[in-house]
Amino acid sequence: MKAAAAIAALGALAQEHRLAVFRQLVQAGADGMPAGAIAAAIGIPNSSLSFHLAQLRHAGLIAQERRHRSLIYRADYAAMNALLDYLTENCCAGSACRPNGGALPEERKSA
Amino acid sequence: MKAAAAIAALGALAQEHRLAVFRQLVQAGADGMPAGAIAAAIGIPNSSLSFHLAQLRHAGLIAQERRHRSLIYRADYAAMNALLDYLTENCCAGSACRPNGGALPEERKSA
DNA sequence: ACCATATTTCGAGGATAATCGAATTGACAG
DNA sequence: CTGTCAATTCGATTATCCTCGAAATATGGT
Repeated sequence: MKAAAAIAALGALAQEHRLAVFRQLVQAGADGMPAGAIAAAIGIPNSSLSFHLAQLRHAGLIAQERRHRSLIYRADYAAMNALLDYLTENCCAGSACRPNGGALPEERKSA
Repeated sequence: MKAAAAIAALGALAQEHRLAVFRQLVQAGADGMPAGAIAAAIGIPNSSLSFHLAQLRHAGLIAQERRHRSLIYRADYAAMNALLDYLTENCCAGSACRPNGGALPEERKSA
């Protein structure tokens, strides 16, 4: 994952409604949810939701699929995982940020 | 970690210069760096850096300490860790977001 | 073709963020 | 107390984000 993609993903998640949307989609799992159901679940107007869905989609965090009359949205777990990896590797490289995670506390990466 | 704190941290990191500053501070380790050295390292004016340092500090991601005439900045690893935990727990609850991380793929937390 | 439903795009508003030079504060030496 | 260096705050400017009603688009049923 490149820095620009990480910044886009972080920026997409750094918003109350978008974080709520993403969490909702993660909870919904592989089946995803239609836009209307998301709007109802988190309680914002359709037009506002549509704006946020576009942001999340542009950041690569969610995927869209048409199903009959509805557009189904789904969380992209791989993208989220890539972001977490980026944060542990690039932000916590070689330090004790994660006890057990991507960065090794005792053995530095290479430099 | 509460949602509001996570949003603040995500927002703080979702900016090219601030991400660069934070990475610089993580690399610097426990000794930290004075503001001037950070500005020189990432190549932005002092006044702009000061703005970004305030944002990072307000988000709880870095700490400040005076040392003689300089202000030393240090990355707060615990805060970063809390953010990562929040993302794995609340964003990927019960799903396969992380192969091995905070969320258990087969065994749900409790609910 | 027509109507109903689902969602997006448009447009205008107010709010917040980023930038950077200039002026200010804080700390120390002489 | 004066000078100097480090860093911040101020002020003005520009850009971007968020919101949401109204209008437009897409899909499917009758």
